[in-house]
Amino acid sequence: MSSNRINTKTRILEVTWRLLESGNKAIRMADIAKAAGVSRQALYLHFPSRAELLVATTRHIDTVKNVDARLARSRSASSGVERLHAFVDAWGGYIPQIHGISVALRAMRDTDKEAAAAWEDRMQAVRQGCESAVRAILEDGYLKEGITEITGVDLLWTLLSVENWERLVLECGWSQSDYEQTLKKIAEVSLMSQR
Amino acid sequence: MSSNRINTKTRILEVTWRLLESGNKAIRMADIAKAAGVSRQALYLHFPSRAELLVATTRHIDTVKNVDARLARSRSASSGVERLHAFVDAWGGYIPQIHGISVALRAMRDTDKEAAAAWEDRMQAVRQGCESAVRAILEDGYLKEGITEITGVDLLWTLLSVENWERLVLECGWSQSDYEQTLKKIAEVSLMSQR
DNA sequence: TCAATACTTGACACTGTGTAAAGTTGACAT
DNA sequence: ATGTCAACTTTACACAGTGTCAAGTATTGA
Repeated sequence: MSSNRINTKTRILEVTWRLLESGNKAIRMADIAKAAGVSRQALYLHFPSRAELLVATTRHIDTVKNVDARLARSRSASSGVERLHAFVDAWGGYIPQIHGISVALRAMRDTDKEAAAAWEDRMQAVRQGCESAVRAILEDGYLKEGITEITGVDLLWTLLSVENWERLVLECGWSQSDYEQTLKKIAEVSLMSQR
Repeated sequence: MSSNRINTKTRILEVTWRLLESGNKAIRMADIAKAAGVSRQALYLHFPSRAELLVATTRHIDTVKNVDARLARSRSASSGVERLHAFVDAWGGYIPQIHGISVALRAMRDTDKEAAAAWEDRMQAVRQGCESAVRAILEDGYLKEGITEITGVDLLWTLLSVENWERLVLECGWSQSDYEQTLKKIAEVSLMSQR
């Protein structure tokens, strides 16, 4: 029956997710297999390589957590500031959930094209959100002098990087709400002219 | 003669530096050996492991480029803003020079304790510089309300991360001076109360 | 001429990824 | 009941890269 196969595949994805989120960096194929209760070789029956398993896990998380809906919601805000805030909330709040897989994916970037492309794709989606927020600010006429639409997007995109979240929350010990609040403020004072 | 040994050792360090700075991520021990004109095994006569070779390379670059002097200079500035600007110039201007080795070191962090410690050490030095700048601003009475000395340091330290430099300069294509100017401004509006 | 230094050469252990081939098990169709 | 197919398991092995080991060589200086 094919539902068996589907179950195993999903189980592998869930287990991969769990292991990556556990904080242990060096997760091997053998670890995933063991945790999923299958042989190491069985992983290769479902996923052609470690990189593609990670990419599939990313997609799986996105489906379960419904990123698209999260990010789309921020686009419904009317004013520029609101849109900015909504986007920081949406993306900033999503980072903790995908942090484990993001570490693994970034670590493979150098050696694997698939992984690099998957991460790039992801980052471009975030950039889109940044673009939409900056454009809204521009249309409101509040974009700071000396900042173009593009440099504004570059800046916001950089501020909202996973790496910055890691620094502040994991390394400096900030709470998630401190992170979100402060980033909103910095984004504001960096991008918007103060009335 | 021991100068032969020193020459070879230095040559290995220089070559490692050069290769890492070349942009190619996956530099192997064999590549370094070949480029230095020695056997792969000879590397292990001078450095116990790949990680320690990288760490030694970092120290070598620091000596040649004289980081300490660079960073120390920023401490001589009198006012808080000047100190902030001087530090952004000093560290921000140093990043491009150590970018290659920083990539290699960060990539080894997950698997190697030595590499992790070396990078950590490096980052703590940068943090010291941030601390000194933030404290000067605080003493001038210009630290923004809602920002403590510690959160200010966390923030500046995060803004000045190598990762943010990579994003803006390498990925977004900013010039080095755009980077420095913009970061100074963002640091200012984020940390200092506007008169 | 002896010994030490700074190497080279070649072989090999180890880890982790990925491939290959043959065997096992259970469900379902005839 | 029998056969067949899908979803596995088991075993073995190729390959890359790091790191170890032992034996050999070439230069130098006492």
